[in-house]
Order: sequence, then structure tokens, then C-alpha cells
Amino acid sequence: MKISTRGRYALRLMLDLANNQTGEPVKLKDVARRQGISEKYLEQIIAVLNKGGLVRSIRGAQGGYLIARDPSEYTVGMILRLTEGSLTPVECLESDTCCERETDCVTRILWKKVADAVSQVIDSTTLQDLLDWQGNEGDNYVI
Amino acid sequence: MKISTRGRYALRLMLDLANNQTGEPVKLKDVARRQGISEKYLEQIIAVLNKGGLVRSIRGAQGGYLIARDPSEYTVGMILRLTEGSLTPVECLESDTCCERETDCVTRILWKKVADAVSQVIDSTTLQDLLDWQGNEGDNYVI
DNA sequence: TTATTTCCTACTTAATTGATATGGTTTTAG
DNA sequence: CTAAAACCATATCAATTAAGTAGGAAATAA
Repeated sequence: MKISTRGRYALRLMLDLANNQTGEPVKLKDVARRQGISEKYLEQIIAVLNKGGLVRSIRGAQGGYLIARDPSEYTVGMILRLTEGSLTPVECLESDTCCERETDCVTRILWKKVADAVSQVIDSTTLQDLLDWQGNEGDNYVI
Repeated sequence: MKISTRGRYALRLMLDLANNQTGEPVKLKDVARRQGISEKYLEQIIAVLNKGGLVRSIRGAQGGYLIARDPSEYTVGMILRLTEGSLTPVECLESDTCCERETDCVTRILWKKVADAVSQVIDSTTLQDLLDWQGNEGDNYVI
């Protein structure tokens, strides 16, 4: 039940871009240095974010990447689903058709509840929320 | 973010035991046949459940396994954590100490929320709930 | 034109997982 | 006593994933 590095790095990448908005495009090399992630690995990840329209790329010298929209317009779910794939706890939930085994279908109800609970969190949290948490992390633990 | 077969099979195993309570111990061979899972694989899984005290084993001829307690006393979380290990979306949540990287800690808040959401579901669902769902699955989809 | 940067394809390497198999030992009902 | 079961330890083997590497093509600001 682990989130892979792809998704985690994608999130940090987006956060890094958001944190370094100056109007100038942000170089992947700099993100890699700041985040301590291999540039080549980040290249693979940002390619997905780019195709998905989450970032804008500017090629050539002095090029780099820009966040395409306002941080409040990105949900964490958008970023994770793009880079991680589905996020459901079992394959079976991806298709409409239930499996042949009846017993499975009982557990399917459970997996659906788990999936919904995860979605509820990631689809209601935006990149802006993460940025807001940065200042006063402590407060968020007081629940 | 997938649950592995170990956890899924463990759940089906417990359900099978619950569904076949006659007072007689249930043979693993029969569970394997009913569930279409290799007996040897189930052997590995039930060993964990046995050590965890979730099932009772009766050795020797005509032996088998019995559910140790009432189905309402098992949460899905108990079964999954035993067989799957932690269930948190990131390693980092398993220890108290946060990682060195600050950016990570922002996302940690998010991962914590995801973990809590998952726990909320699996720790409040019992084996008895799954049994109840078996009769009238349709109803549960009407939410 | 040149250096910088994105973009693209393919390769690698290690670890993990899924599922099963091999080959027993021990317990116990009948 | 015998067969049926749990128990136990290892091994296998393919597939997948994780995390990167390598090397170069295309675009572009300076």
C-alpha cells in the first residue's frame, strides 16, 4: 500500500516549482539539486506532468518549467493520479464489471470504501493547501 | 498503492472460515479449493494469522482451523496489518522522527491524512460487517 | 554560432512480489 | 498403526517495479 517515488517526487517537484515562482522558468537542474533527486529521474516524471498539462515547458537556453495554473487549482489527486496511475487498493475497482468470485465482491465493497476515503483526502487537498501548511506545520497536527 | 494478494487472500480466508463454521475444524485444502488459491500459499498466510491469534488450529487427522473469536470482534484492519505489514502510504510515517528534508514534512501531513482515512475505514469495519454485506450486496452501493 | 536546456528512446540493475514447489516433521482421530 | 492433517524451512522462477543511466536530437537566448 505504498505510494511510489514517482508520485512523491512529482508532488515535491510541483511544490518546488510553486515555491520558486519568479516569472522566470525554473530549471530542472535546480529542482534536482534542491530536492536531492536525480535530474534524469525528474526528467521522466516532469514529462508526464507536462503532457498532462500541469506544467508549461520553455525549451532552449534559459528555459525551464513553469507551473501552468494557480496552485489552488491543482489537487493533489490530479498530480498523483497522473504519475502513479490509479491509486485504488485493488485492480478490480478499475473496471465496472465485478469479478466472477462472489466472495471477492464482498471485499470489493470494502476496497471501494477505502478507495473513496483516499480520494476524499487527495481530491480535496490542493497544492495551495500544502504551501499554506509550510509556514505553520505544527498547527495542522492539532486536530 | 495496491494491497497485495497476501492481505486480500487473508481476508477471503477469514471470510471462508466464518462462512463455514459448523463446529468442525475447516481444512485448508477445502478453503483452497473453494477460493481457488494454492494450498501452499494459503499455508503461509494462515501461519501468520495463527501466530497472531486470529485463528485456532487443530492438528492431526480431521484437524483444521477455526475462527478464534466472534466475527464481530475482528476488524479488517487487524487482518490486513498482520498480513500486509503497515499500510501507511509512505515509510516515513512509521517512525516518529520526521525526515531531514523540510519539503517532505509538508507532504508528510498529507500522507498522514491519507493514512488516517484508510485506518478509519479498515478499523471500523469488522468481519461481521463483511458477512452482513454478503446477503444484500446491492443495498450497500446505494449511498 | 554556441552553450544551455528541454525532449526522447532505450538500457540497466537491484529488489520485491506472487505463486508455487519440494520435502519433509509432528500430531492425532479412527 | 495409518492416513490425514497441520507445521516448518527453503527454493524457485517469472514478472514487475524502483530508481536510475546513457546518449543524443531539437530548440533557443545570448
